[in-house]
Amino acid sequence: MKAPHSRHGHQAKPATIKDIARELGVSITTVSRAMRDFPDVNPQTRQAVLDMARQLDYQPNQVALSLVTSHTNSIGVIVPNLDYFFATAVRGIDELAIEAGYTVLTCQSNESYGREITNTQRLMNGRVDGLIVSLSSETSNVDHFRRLLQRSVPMVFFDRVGTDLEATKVMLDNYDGAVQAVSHLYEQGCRRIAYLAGPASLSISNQRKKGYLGTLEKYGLSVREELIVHCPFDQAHAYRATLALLDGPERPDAIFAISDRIAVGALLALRERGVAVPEEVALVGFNDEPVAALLTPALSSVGQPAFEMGRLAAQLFIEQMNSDELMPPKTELLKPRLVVRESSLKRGR
Amino acid sequence: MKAPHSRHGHQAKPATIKDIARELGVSITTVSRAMRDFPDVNPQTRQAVLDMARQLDYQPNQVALSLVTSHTNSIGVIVPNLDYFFATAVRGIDELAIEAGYTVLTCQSNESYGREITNTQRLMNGRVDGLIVSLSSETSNVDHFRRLLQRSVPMVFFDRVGTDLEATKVMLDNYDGAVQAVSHLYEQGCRRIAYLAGPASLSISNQRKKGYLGTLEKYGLSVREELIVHCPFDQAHAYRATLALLDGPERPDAIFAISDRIAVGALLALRERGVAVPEEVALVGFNDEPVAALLTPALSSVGQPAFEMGRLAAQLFIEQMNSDELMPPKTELLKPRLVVRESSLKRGR
DNA sequence: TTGTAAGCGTTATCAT
DNA sequence: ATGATAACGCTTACAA
Repeated sequence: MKAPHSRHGHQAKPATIKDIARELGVSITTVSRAMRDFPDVNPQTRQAVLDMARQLDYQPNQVALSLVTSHTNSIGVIVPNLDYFFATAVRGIDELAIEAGYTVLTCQSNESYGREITNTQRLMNGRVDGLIVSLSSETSNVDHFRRLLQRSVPMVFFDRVGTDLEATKVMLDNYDGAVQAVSHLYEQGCRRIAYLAGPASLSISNQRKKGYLGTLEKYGLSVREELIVHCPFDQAHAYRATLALLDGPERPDAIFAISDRIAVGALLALRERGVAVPEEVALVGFNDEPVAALLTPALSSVGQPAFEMGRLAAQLFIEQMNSDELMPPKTELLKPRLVVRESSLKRGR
Repeated sequence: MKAPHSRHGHQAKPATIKDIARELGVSITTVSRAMRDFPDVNPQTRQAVLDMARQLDYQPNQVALSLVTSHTNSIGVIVPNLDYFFATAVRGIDELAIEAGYTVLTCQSNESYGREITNTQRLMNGRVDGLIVSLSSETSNVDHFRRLLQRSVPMVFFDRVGTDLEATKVMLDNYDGAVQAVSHLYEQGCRRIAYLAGPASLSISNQRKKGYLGTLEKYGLSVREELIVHCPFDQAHAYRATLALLDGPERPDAIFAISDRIAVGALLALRERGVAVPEEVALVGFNDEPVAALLTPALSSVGQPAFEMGRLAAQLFIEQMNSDELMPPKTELLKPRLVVRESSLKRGR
């Protein structure tokens, strides 16, 4: 955590407008103006400046520029990790941001609250104009973001958003995603549907849980607490949780998993116990990652438009940047779409 | 590509040392010293400064600091994409860099030469202290990096490195990886081994090709040009290329794929044609991504230590930063390890 | 059309 | 123990 002490001592200094000015015997102002295509510079002067700039391999110093203008034309992105979903979302952010002239600087919090704070601070200490963020699974206190919001720093949260944060958000209709998954399982004849949830602190986990519970209720199925299992976002935990579920008193006939990775853990456990999928236990994941289609049986999964989500987040960010008045926070809800594959198809195969 | 014009006009200015100084009636120098725990400041003054800093929610302006010190304590990372391999490598870079006090700023070139250049410029203009880079598949001209190298900007290349670049590199022993894969296929009785290669411009593709050719020669197998297919790094192309291979005059009895994603494309084509894997055609991929173990049949794959590669790249970078003399470029070669699974096991199953 | 000077927030050098 | 001042590289009034 401590800053490096030694300096790298042999870096030839890059050319500055000062060098160009000295070389040409003009003032730095003239150089500055020529470089930026100001109308009132002598064409010959401009050309001379441009030539000299090329000759000296001049690159404008963005740091100095930022100090003057107090903005950087770059967006800080903080994501919990770079799995398929987030990598895709970041590509979406990238695409829009780059064409709008912004540079996207991505950091991973690595699902750590502490690292999320460090990233936030370092990014905001002058490097970026604002932040696009998806919360780490450890994060429950969002004061570090709230402070920035109070300063009107442009921010957009996506996917894993803070519920009690007055900010612009882009998220999936997680409730609906769960409804689609659980309704489908019900229609396939499943009556003891388990929910393999994520960490209880996460908004997405709870929203999906509500959708799960709502659907059970709709169909008059009783809620069995033993069938709702919270586990960390990794395959090994999901594997163990599923084994416990299978060995428990209340063996489910279907599992709705909060992510495909969790579903994979479950699938491995089901194979291990020799449980037929989907005949004995049907399985639905979430995210519709490419791996879903490659599993045997191919995994049904609730797809979410990760790329689109990133694009939209970037778009809202840029709108905030470009607006001269403070924009009221708004929440955009994207629609999930269940992709049915073999792992949940008991009928009509 | 043009810079945004409008400004975000309602951002309350963050406090500066000037504000603290004014508030306390001391000089900015004193504040600066107090903040940095200088020995010769009156403890009471220091305390007053610290208190005021907290009260004003003071955050040091990293931009101003950078302008003075001309370094930023940050590393720019440019990767072609954020697939499993690169995401893992970036985590490795992150881990080491963060504990050394650096911030890691990641950009994707999206396999585009132009975007790689833009990223390089923007990152360097933002004055990151140096770059850790893996080349885009489009990149054949590396002058943009050579210029930086000439200025002694600290740089480390990893995985996809420029062959004719005098720089520090971390790479896999790709030759050996191919040797392991092809030898294994030979030992399984395969004699018509195809190589599904990547873009011909990529060093890794060619190094693996050499390993492939070397192994054929070692076992006295003749080289059939029709069995060497270059295709872009995506599943769809691999799928089509494999179909062509299967329908061709020289149907292979094994396929060595340059990546797991390519192998997946091949596997899909093999399924499509009803070709038994591994009985009729054995298959080996590269990278040993998690998906490999989940396929049916499970995919044999040459594993590479992505995380370790990232860590090592960061370590070499930091060594460069900390050294006062110019360090001669060196190349670190990491060892691959073939993981044998069902897709290539014809015997002793 | 061009130049001078102030200022962005900080550190470093030299005084006091 | 504290302060004035220059400097980092650039932009932007304001002058000329």
